[in-house]
Amino acid sequence: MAVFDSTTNQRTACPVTRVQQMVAGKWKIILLWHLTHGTHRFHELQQLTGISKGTLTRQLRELEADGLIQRHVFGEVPPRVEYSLTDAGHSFLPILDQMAAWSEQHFQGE
Amino acid sequence: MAVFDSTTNQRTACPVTRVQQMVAGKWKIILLWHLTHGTHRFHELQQLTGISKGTLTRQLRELEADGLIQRHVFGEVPPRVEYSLTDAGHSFLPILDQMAAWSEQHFQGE
DNA sequence: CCGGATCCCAGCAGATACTG
DNA sequence: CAGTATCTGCTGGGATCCGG
Repeated sequence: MAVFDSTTNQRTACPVTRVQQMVAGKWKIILLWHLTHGTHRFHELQQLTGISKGTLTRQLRELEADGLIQRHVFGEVPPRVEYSLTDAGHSFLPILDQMAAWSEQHFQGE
Repeated sequence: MAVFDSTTNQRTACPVTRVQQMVAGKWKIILLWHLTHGTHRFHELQQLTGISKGTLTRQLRELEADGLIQRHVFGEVPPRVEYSLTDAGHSFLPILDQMAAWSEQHFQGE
């Protein structure tokens, strides 16, 4: 893959690719979107999206690993875990906005 | 925008989802990126990206179906097919730019 | 030789049951 | 409540063949 970057190359498609991969999960973007409205608990996100627990956990962990969201664990019973955007996550929002705007224009009339 | 549909797990959280789906393919974004530099032939895109033929065909067809690129077939031998961005495709570029910019910031220091 | 169709397999998402 | 473990099915990318 990596577009040949031998000697001559234009800066390759790469930076964008990273983002693509970060956001590649089926639910990543929706989760980010929901978190723009503020902190959410695990169960809330599950309700909002309808994702199964296993998948939700996986997606959240990946977003966390990519540094887009934070996971606050309140180490008590009953368990309570809240998810929120990191600074990096917030800095990503304009992209979501732009995507939303583009989408509405592109799909207007459907 | 209907946020969720309680009965089924169908959520249409936002227009962003549409974009996510449009761009979900592993190579979609890279292909768009390459096409920003101008029209390209099938084989050129293959060289640039290293994608296998089958996959390349599929991704290009999907982009075409989504109205982002155009496919010009020169019905002769040897075969010649050129791909270029549509207007919609061009209107999508700012998003790519923003993603690239964000990416470089986010990953700086690696 | 160029572009595409077909088949095959990895990887990811969904469902369910279990744990602290 | 918020996970983890596991099994299964499907999507979709890669390698291989096909038509001109």
